[in-house]
Amino acid sequence: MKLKEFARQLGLSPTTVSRALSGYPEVSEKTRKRVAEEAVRLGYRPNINAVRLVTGRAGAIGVVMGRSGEFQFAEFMSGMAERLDGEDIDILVSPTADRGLTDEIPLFSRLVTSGRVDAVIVHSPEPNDERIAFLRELGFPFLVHGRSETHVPHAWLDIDNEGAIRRATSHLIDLGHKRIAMINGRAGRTFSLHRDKGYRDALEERGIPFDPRLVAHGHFTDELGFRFARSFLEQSPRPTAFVAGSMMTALGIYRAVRSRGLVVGRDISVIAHDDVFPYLTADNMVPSLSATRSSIRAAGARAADLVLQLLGGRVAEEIHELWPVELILRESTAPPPQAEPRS
Amino acid sequence: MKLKEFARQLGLSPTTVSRALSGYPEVSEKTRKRVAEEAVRLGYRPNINAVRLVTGRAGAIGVVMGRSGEFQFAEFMSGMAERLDGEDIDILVSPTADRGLTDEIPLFSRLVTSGRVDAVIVHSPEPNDERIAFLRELGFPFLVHGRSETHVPHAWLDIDNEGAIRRATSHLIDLGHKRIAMINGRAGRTFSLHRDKGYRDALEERGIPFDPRLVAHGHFTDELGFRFARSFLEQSPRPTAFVAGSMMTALGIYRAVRSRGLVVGRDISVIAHDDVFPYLTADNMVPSLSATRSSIRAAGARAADLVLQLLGGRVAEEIHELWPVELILRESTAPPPQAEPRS
DNA sequence: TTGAAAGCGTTACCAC
DNA sequence: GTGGTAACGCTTTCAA
Repeated sequence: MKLKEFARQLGLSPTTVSRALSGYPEVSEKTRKRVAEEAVRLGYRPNINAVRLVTGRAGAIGVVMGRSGEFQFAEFMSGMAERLDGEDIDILVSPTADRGLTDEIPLFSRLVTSGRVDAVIVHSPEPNDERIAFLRELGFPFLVHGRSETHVPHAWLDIDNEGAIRRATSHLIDLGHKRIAMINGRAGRTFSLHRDKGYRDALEERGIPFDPRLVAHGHFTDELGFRFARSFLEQSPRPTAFVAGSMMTALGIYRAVRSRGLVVGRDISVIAHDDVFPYLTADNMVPSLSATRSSIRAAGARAADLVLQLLGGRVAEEIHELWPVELILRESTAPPPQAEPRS
Repeated sequence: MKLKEFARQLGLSPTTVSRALSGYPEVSEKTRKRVAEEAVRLGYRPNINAVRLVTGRAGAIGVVMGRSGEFQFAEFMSGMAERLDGEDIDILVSPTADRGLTDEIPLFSRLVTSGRVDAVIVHSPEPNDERIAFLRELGFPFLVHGRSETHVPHAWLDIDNEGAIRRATSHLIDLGHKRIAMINGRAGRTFSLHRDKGYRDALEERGIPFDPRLVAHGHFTDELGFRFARSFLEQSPRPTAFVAGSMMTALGIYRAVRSRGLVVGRDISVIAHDDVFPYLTADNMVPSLSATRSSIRAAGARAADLVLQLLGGRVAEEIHELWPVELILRESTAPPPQAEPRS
């Protein structure tokens, strides 16, 4: 049913009906109520594309989904969905074959200039991220999930990766570990760099020399966790502790440790970053996994919230949110064999 | 830049430009080429919302994302994105608080009647699924990922869950197992029912009595895998093999087995269904996990493809695709202790 | 408080 | 092969 037809049935003008439905103040309470009820009864709903054309609003927030199918993505989006429930704003996922960040530029370009979305979210930026410069140039609203080092002003939301990994590493040092390996995320991304820094700073603080042979970068998969851990464990002396970038990485490390006849939480300590997934919980691992923890679902919900604020007129440069990360100690971290805790 | 302005710069009418860009045959090759080049050079792109209004097409496929944040979801969507890359069709994720299937009806209603999407995908149906009846009633294009038992004609794509689990169970029986536990998916969903049937049929075929105390249903989480497995292992006699609904479930089972001092692939056999995730591979588990396997990413890509066909005019009732499932035997399945293989 | 009418930026139908 | 013009369904001035 169209507005015209609906209005005629109510004996009102399209104008009044439109105003009533959009909550304009000048419509009498009585009229508004009647219009609202009849809309439900007769099943009238404005054609979204007509509304969009005339208002210029798209009613959607865009995200670019790469081929890599990162498992954190769904959880973040689910958080967004939670916040957006009832807002009449959708999430538009732009397909891509995902070759690299530069290849995302045309995608954002298409998303933006075709008027499909009101704002976009940029994930996993690099320190000098082209996408940020591009979107800012266009004057298009966007929120960065993560951080860059660009001077281009922009809104961002991030967790304190550096602090989290610094604390995790310090804790291992407190326990007496000296050879601590780190299996980090994809090279070049700011969050990986921040974690690298947290790791190195913690070592330096305690006078433990940094050994590049104990650091690896890559996607968050159990496969890489396993392979890197295996190769680290072949070193002599071998590391006595691991810092892992993700739960999946930790799974791989657990397996690698066991496959060498060693025991996690006794021979080898493991601490990982946990984004909190409903289907994979650190507490249930055997031994339970010590972790730095921050809910990526909550981040998604907050991201949606901030985008809404951005669209409401809040200026981008004042939206900078850095979330602290919890450190949760469980059974997977312990003093190294034949060593006493230092402090 | 608007069409009108762009056309003027080219010295052409908006009509011709529009036709040239949309690939209509009556435009001269020379004109078309020039228009295409200039569009890129001057950065003209049609306003998608105006196009949508006038054509009635939305340029998007809708999916409803629940709060549960199932980990398979991202991989399926990533497959869709892969197929949709370059098609100028987006994926629209409709936020929901996800209380149950019935609650999805208003969401689909909103999606459909507001003209946001051209088609929708319905996930994890029940045998008598309201959503299917509703969408068919509306005459709206949709594809079901999974199966129902409704007589309402509709397009669907599913994997052979029943056959997969029948073969998996039969294999365990071939190895000599008699007490085989099954940790299945959410109760009430057709795929779970099909798996139940495959399991029961395999037992019945070999004259092994069905024991309801060996079957559990629930979300695919490591938590439930662990808890159910623990409780099954407390039975006496305890099961010697497990059939698991997902990789996450299998992780939980592995832990439960180990926590009892037992060894997977020796004391206890495990076989799971693997949707194939880049970040968690059955082959890397220790011991490597025997699995029924079917790529959910491929299903997503094919689903997008079928929706495109649907939109191209192919009738829904002739789109019925049932995919076979591979059975891949690895180290986690072996004869039970103190028993010889039967065949 | 309500209504008439002018757009919003395209596409598609008719002419030419 | 190209161009004028009427839709598409709504919101939003401007008038009453």
